[in-house]
Amino acid sequence: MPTLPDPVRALELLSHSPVFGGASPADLRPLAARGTFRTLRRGELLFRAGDVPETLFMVSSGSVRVYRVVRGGTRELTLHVEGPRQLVAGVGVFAGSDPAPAHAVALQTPTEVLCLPAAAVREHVFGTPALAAAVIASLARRQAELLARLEGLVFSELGERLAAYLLEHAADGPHALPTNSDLAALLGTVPELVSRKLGEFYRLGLIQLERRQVRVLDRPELERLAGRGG
Amino acid sequence: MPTLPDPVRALELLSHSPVFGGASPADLRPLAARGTFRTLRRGELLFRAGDVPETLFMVSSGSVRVYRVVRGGTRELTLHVEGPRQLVAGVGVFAGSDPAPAHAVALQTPTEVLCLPAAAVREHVFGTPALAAAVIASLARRQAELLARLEGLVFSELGERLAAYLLEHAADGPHALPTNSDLAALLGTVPELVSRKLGEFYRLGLIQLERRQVRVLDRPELERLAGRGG
DNA sequence: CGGTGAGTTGACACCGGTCAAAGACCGTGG
DNA sequence: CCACGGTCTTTGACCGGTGTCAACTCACCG
Repeated sequence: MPTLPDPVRALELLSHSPVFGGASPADLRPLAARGTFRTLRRGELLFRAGDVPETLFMVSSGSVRVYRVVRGGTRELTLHVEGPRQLVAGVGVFAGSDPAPAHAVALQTPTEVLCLPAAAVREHVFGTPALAAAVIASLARRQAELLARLEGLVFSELGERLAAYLLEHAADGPHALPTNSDLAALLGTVPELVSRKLGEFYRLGLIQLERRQVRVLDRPELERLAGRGG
Repeated sequence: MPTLPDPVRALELLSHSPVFGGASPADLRPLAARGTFRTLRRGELLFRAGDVPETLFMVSSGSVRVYRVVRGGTRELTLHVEGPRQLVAGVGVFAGSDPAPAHAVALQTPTEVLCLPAAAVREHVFGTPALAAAVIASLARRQAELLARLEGLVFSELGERLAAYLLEHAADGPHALPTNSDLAALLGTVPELVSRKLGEFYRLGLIQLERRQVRVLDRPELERLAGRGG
């Protein structure tokens, strides 16, 4: 149970978030007043693809994975994983009444999210220039990320994508790998291939692997593989 | 040469566009006053990837292809083709000062675009709730399209993508195919494979091909191929 | 009539996906 | 403490789609 009332915590969260941080507390207060917190356990769904998005979420603690299910349910593609102070469902809420294009699920127990009613958010964001600017910039940036993602998935090979992942997440210090299934969903492939590639990198002496803890050994070579490969 | 002064034509164009059409003329007039028109010939570049986006474009006549060059310049991926009343460079302008992620080139002679200074657009859009709402909705929708595109490129086979293209562009009446290179850039593959697949569809009696004019013969079968293909 | 560019076609290599089997790991409950 | 079951991981064999290279045809044009 929170020690402070929701609106106070909501304001605190919003005003320290990258999207809304630039706005003044006065602008954020009415929005925070409409917010409620919700706690999820690992695996609990926040929303499903096809739902009409009626809530904007901001992660308070834990993390949320946003993903699509494709190929008749046989494959998943993780779009992004959001940590504290990040928005979830931003697109859906602002795209109008289109159904949400993705599922969202909590990755940790507990994961706490701030829920903001979509209608209130829209009304308030559109009417406040600073908020409108922040939201637009955030959407635009997200779109650029998505584009880079698309390019990687379509035009680079699995080895390049895995090398890029390792550099991003295990560059300094050891890193606990997610399951091969989760990695596969992130990299757009299947668990078997993740296993093979990891083994290959290990045999080449590029990484150290010990009980799902990975450490980069040969960073220049990994960068060569990730970067100008092909 | 236009018979009307630019601001008048600009207002006319803006107020009939899907993005800004919902706004009142009073809201649009200051924006239109800052607009200038520019005429391009086929193949002329509107901007390049890496440029800092200082202008928002709206196509007035003709069409503009937005694309990325990948794999060290050996491959192109067409992101979208925009016709009259559609925005180009929307993301770049609103994403902040990040460099543009794509190239844009005119597809026809002549192609006329309305050029709006980015700073003026931002200031005006953020300060006008109706415009902010429209822009956000437009960005969000574009992002959803991009997502669908990503999914198709990653998880469906060339045959499915080509069938989908044919259904979209040649469903009613004949359609002049672009060159195989252009089609390849659109479908995320190479000209040779486009040629093969088109030949295959022709031999199967799904389409009629005559001097680059294509006509759909067996629509149900194409829909089957494009849709729930395994 | 030669030249250029686009389109077509064949041979081939390789990556990635699938299926199946076996091994490693981790919890629970006896 | 050990046995058990489930999940995850690893590995092998195999197949099909896609990309590449090269040769050839065709249309168009000077």
